[in-house]
Order: sequence, then C-alpha cells, then structure tokens
Amino acid sequence: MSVSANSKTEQHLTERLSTSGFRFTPHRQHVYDVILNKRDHPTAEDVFIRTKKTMPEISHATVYNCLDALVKCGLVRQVQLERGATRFCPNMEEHCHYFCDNCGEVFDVALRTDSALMPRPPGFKVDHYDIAVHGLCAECAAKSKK
Amino acid sequence: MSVSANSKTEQHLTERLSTSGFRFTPHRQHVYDVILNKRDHPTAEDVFIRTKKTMPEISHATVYNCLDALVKCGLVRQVQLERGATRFCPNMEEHCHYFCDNCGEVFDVALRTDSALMPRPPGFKVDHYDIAVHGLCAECAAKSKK
DNA sequence: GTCAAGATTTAGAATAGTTCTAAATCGAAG
DNA sequence: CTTCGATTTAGAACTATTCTAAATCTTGAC
Repeated sequence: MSVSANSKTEQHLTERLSTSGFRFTPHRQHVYDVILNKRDHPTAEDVFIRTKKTMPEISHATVYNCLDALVKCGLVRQVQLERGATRFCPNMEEHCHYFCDNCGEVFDVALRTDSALMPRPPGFKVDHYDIAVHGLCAECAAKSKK
Repeated sequence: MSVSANSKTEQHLTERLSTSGFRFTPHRQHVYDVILNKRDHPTAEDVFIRTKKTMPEISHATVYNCLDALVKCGLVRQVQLERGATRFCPNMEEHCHYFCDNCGEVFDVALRTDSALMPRPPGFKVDHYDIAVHGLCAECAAKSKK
C-alpha cells in the first residue's frame, strides 16, 4: 500500500478539488496521501518532509498551497492546538481533539452532542466547530504523580 | 478609570501570582490591566502596543513573559483561532469563541453543557476546554448574500 | 494539433510571531 | 547591606508562513 493505492480516494479527491475550482495535480494527490497515511496531526513542515520521500522536488510553498486547497475543498481540517505550527487532520467527522500539554500527543474523539443546539450570537452562520481539550494523557498523568 | 483603578483586582493579581511562584511587578499589572480594559482578544503585539501607552519602556520579551505568567497563574487564557498570532482572553468562565472567518470578530458565549460528561480517552486528565466556532457573523453573513 | 490564458509550481526573499541570550536591574531574605 | 534568584532589556535568532517573479503545465478555443 502506497501512494495512490486507492483509486476510489483519488476519484473523490479529483471531484472535491474540481467542485471548488481547483485542478487535480500529482502534488495535491501526494500531499493528501501523506495526510491520510499517517494520521498523527502533522504540521505543514511534517507534511513537507514526508511528501519529499515520494516526490523529492516538491517545494515548501507548494505544500502550503496544496494544504490550503485541501482545506478549502473540505478534505482536510486545520487544527490549532498550541502557539506555533498549525496541524492538519483528514478526519472530517465532527470530533474533538484531546491534546496532551506534556507530550503533545493528540487523540480524536467523536462528538456525540448535537452542536447545532449550542447557543450562538444572533445571526451567526456556523461553518464548523473546533474543539480542543487540553490536559494530560494517561501516561503523562501517571508520571506526573510520582 | 485607568491603570490600577481597582485595588481589589490588584489584590487578586498579587495573590494569584504568588501562589504560582511569581512576583507581583508593575509590568505584570499593566499588562493585566490592558487585557481587562479592552476585551477584544488581542494578540501579544496588540497588548505590547497598548501597554506601551502607559509604560513606554516595556519590551517585547517582557510582554510575552508577563502573558505567560498570567496564563500560568490562571488569570488569562490563550486562544488559537487562526494560523498566526495567539490571542489572549481574561474571561476565565467556561465559554466558547464564535469567530467570524471574514472580519475576524470574536464573540464569547457562555457554555451551558456539562463538559465533564463528554467522552474522553481513558485516563486523560482534563485541564481545560478550548471551543471555537468558525463561521460568519451576522453582518458578514448578510453581506455575503448580496 | 497549436496557441493563448490562466493555474500551478519553484527557489528564494520577505515578513510575522515567538523564543533565546547575556547583561543589567530589582527585591526579598538573611 | 549583601547575596541570590527573579525580572527586564535590546536585540539576535529562530520558526512558521506568505510573497514574488519566473518557469512550467493544462485546458479550451480555434
């Protein structure tokens, strides 16, 4: 299993790109594959390094461009968990991020509550929810007690 | 009404700082006052500019240091809403941020749901919730229809 | 097929946001 | 009043992101 192993995914990518006015390109495909293959909420820099493995000539700016295109066409989410680099996540289900402030690990947890019921400022048109829970993962919580 | 108008607040600040092992300093007081006085979720740079008005000699690094101290002693929250600068918020109630992706305005809305009931990874020790809702504010939503 | 127009990619420069460093200063405890 | 650690400073350094101009590629019109 490697780049473009899944032609269904590729189909989907092409479709989503074009409905948002973007072209399908090999660069966008590789970047998307990288994000799908290791879902550890990589930064743009991480994605750059990983994409270089199968596509050594790709440039920094292109990775940002591809990531922005993927975000705009709804295949990838941006996640801001700390000061510093933005991370990227291909899980488009409603879910929240449990973030360990000590070791930096991120856990996805599906959202059960009906977020549409949350009170909101009058007239506000919701696009998406961005829920982060900060704290310590089980491992770090155990260590910090010692 | 100006810097240190409220001695109760100052008392509170001194207390909170010292229980976290920090000293009370005029710089920290000014920075905290700036954040309390205009609650528009300023960036560190905004805080720097505003603090300079009453304390022209303050340096960039000190603003970051003061903000970090205030965050560590639980008087101020960091908020990550977009790529780029972190914002700061003195509202320590459980609340979420409605963020207009078009004009950048931020609205605080108190949280009603009991977040303690949310499912979480086993063993995860929650420190705080960070809930952002992206979309368009009433004004921008109206404009975008035209 | 050929060409023009527009989209994409590139390297590298530029900018923004944050952290680091070493020296100077301050303040509390003895 | 001395000492030690905390705080502050200016500015350098570093990290993350965006911009720029030129080159390349794709698509659609002919």
